Amino acid sequence: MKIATWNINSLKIRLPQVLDWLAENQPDVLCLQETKLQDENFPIAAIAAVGYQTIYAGQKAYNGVALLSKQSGSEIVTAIPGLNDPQKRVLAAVYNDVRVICIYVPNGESVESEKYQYKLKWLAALNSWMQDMLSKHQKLVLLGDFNIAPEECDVHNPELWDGQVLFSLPEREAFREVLKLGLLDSFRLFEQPEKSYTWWDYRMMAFRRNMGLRIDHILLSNELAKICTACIIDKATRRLERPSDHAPVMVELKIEP
DNA sequence: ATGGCCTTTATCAAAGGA
Repeated sequence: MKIATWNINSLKIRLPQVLDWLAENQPDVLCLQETKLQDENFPIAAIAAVGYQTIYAGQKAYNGVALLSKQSGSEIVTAIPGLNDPQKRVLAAVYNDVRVICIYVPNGESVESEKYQYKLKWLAALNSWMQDMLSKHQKLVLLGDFNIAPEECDVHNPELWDGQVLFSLPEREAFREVLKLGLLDSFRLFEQPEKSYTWWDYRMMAFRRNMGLRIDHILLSNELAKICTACIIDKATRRLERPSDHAPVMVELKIEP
């Protein structure tokens, strides 16, 4: 079973790339963030034509998440319980007995910003929710755009990013608190190339210079970590015409889909 | 190095992203 995440920064622009990527990689579930589409505009038919079902939670212009899958999902959840958040940043469903939770964590703008406080509050609510979810699901995947680079090795220039949003200590601590609930960073279960990132700024020729951050993650419950055979970042998408600024991340689990 | 890009919208300027 293959499960992937990709912040596509507008599904309208990136739909052909998503269709190609599905055909090429054949994930069982692909989680998308920043679809930036209202539900009535979701391209269900084009995605169905390549063999995928869809669940989506969108809004106009901003945010928006979706789950594309070969089999249909059940037990759909579209918000963090108890967090009164009008922004569409969460979508969860169960596939093949695996609880899949797709998230788009708020960016936070800057550590002085009100949006940063919203980010921390959002992460605290996520933590409570995950505590509850982990008590109910042995097989659980929490994945998406976390907008947090957890460790120094996840940042091209830790001195430059020190204290900045995406790498500030409070948000990294919030990330660690989620791991402490009983989740593992699938990417670090395996030997990986040095300077592996999932996001590169559109400016400054950041991709060509590999000035990136690893902010998109796939976290696995212990039971799934034990049967995880690979976690890869597909950098190739960042070289396409009009790329998303994020690359997809995918895990392979030893479960028959 | 401190800004350069990309996407969206009650568009041709501003906001948001990261």
